[in-house]
Amino acid sequence: MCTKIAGVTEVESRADRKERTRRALLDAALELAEESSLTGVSLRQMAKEAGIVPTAFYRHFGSLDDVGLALVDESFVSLRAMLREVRRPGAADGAGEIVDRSLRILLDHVHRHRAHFAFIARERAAGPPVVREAIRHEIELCEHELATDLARLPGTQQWSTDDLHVLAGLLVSTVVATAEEILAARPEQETRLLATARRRLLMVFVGAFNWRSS
Amino acid sequence: MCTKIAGVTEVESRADRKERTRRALLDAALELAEESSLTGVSLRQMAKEAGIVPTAFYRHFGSLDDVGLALVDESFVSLRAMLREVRRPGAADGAGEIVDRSLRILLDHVHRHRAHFAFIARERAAGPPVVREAIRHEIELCEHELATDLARLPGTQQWSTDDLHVLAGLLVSTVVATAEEILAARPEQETRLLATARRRLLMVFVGAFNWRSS
DNA sequence: CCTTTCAGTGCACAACTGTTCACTGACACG
DNA sequence: CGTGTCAGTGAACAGTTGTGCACTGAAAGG
Repeated sequence: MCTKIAGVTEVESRADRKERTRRALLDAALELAEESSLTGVSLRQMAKEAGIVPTAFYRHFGSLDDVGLALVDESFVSLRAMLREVRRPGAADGAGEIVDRSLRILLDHVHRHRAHFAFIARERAAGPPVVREAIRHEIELCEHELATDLARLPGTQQWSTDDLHVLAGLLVSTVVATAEEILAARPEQETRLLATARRRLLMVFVGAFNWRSS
Repeated sequence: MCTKIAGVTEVESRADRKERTRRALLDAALELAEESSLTGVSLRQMAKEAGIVPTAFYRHFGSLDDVGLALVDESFVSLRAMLREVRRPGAADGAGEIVDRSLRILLDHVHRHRAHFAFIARERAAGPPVVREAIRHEIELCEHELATDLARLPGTQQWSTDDLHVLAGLLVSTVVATAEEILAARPEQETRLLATARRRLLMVFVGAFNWRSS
């Protein structure tokens, strides 16, 4: 395992090399799926794009579905990182500040991981059934996480768990819709879009604040 | 154009016959696209399913995109019919009654036109770019229609048009999410799902009622 | 009645698909 | 140094793909 060499660079170990072409395959899938969907990507296209012969694909994945699941995994890793960032500062400011900050973080992440976001947005609806199911499950998990998070917010102490889930679901579907809009929008429409999204979320919060009082 | 004959049945005119295989092609596309997406459907599969030889496809459509656009058209015809039904009784009852009635109509239509709903839900995200764009445009139209409709509701008289669009967008994205959930749900989950959807919409309306008062 | 139209046919083609199989050769370990 | 592992190769396979072309035959029009 002679990894180091006299010079500046390190010699690539066998495992490193393998990991690199695995990444190349994933990146190829991500890029090729951009038009249409994963189901529209052929093994051979992926292999060519990654710079290997078609049959070498099987050294890394058993099937196209496996590629899809791997992409779902890594997409949600970065998505969870985003959620953690949103949740960070414990103390609540005003609702407006929370919404603003969250939207800023969302926008940033969508830009930085555009390919991943586009991937889950697409494959959630189309895409191999296994992949669809995996994504549905992950989103449900996020929703659940958000619900337990909302329970810690001031003012929701005596809410039923059902109501917490209703609000969580509402927020998730709104954010998903917003993310999709950001993906579809041209840059110059972005500010306008965010302003609308901001008010949408605020309206939801107004609804939540006044819940059970009517 | 000798359409009638002595017996009970009418002789199928040339145009009728053409229309019938056109329908067969559209139905085939609708069914075959169910797994994965329209992009995953081949011209040959469609032709075989419709009972014609592959090359005869070109007598009806210039390309697969044309099929997609035709399906978008007829999907939104039935969707608009649904919206008209929701809107019918001018006088407003309570918000609860409006939501209940609307959800009942939605559920009914999703069941009766399941294939069409599934189609737009899928192709909205995946599907040929032209089709995606067409769907996006149609949904935007619905949103706009809903906004002008909301303007006539009591209590929104002095709302800005922007705010009307915010509420309309919120309602559309919620309903779209609900429709997708209905499509994905097993029948026994349906009642539970509708109860959640009901509260989601009510929460939005509570937010709308209390808008601009805080 | 004869003629035109045109939905549907059948064949051909080159390109592409997933998967098998035996292989090569550079790396890592003993 | 010798040896085994294994990422990547290359040829071959049986299917399927979109599309061009010359055709048939029944319905429609004059």
